[in-house]
Amino acid sequence: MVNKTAVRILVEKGLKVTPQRIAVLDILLNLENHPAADTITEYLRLNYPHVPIGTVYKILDVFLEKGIVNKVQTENGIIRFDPVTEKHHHLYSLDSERIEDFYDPQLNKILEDYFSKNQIQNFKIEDIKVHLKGRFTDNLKSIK
Amino acid sequence: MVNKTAVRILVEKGLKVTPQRIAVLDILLNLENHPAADTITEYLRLNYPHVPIGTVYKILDVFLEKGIVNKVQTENGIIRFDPVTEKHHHLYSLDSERIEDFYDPQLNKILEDYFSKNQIQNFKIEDIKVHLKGRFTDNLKSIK
DNA sequence: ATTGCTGCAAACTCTTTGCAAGTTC
DNA sequence: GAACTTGCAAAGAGTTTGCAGCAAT
Repeated sequence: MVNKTAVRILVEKGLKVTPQRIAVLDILLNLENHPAADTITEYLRLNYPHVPIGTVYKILDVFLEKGIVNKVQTENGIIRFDPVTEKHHHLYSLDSERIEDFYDPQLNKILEDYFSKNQIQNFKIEDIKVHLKGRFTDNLKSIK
Repeated sequence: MVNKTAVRILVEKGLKVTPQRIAVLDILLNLENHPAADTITEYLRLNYPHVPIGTVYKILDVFLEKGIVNKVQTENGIIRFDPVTEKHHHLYSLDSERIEDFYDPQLNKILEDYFSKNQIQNFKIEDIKVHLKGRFTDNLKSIK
């Protein structure tokens, strides 16, 4: 059963609609994990047992170029991916590699106001991201 | 001429004071570049022409353990290092790999107040970092 | 003298690349 | 059929590891 949202996005971006691309985008849209390339590959192999990881990287490169995904900043040298949605921030676990989305329009407003009143010398801001580092207190297993 | 601050920090942390460690710490304290391991190695080789990069990684590992440096988050899979100083944020260039420090106690206060009033479910914040992405408007060359 | 660091080299992990065969439009 | 994507394999970049010899305490 094909993910219609994924297909629509691919068409809108003028990309050829291949089963692999649909599957990767479907994974990104549903996983909410900010997966790394090898996590995506793992999931992809449930349906396409022999996809080479190189193919996944190529798909992700195209998605990056077209603005379908963004990279998530990490400090361990492993690149992770986030489907582009509305503006949000990230919660980083100090205990694991877990990274969760954090939506907060009120905070966005406060920051925009603050920085429009307090310009930074020699720097023109285009995007503000708040990284909250701490500990999750629910019981979810750490997920990569 | 030895950097006395560097030596003091090493002694305080109970580390053996070796010329290589002094030099790496000196570079970190003076460079303000948030250098990657290979940038550090480049500078180090001005004085120690044959240091292997493996030694630099080992020194940085120890510095991380002892809290002398932190890792800087990046999105290209290259780990960069920041000597631990007072709380600050980072300006990320969208045109280059340049990353600059940004100190702003007033902003810190606003954020602390905001998040003590607005707790996040299932998450205990331990550190708040603002990442400002944009363009530098001075004439400095892009530096890694 | 003991403990721990450096230097060297090999190995490992993540990511990129080249090219032939196959797919999409 | 033209243009592009996939699959495979090899290569590249950054980082980690093991161990012998050496330096700091």
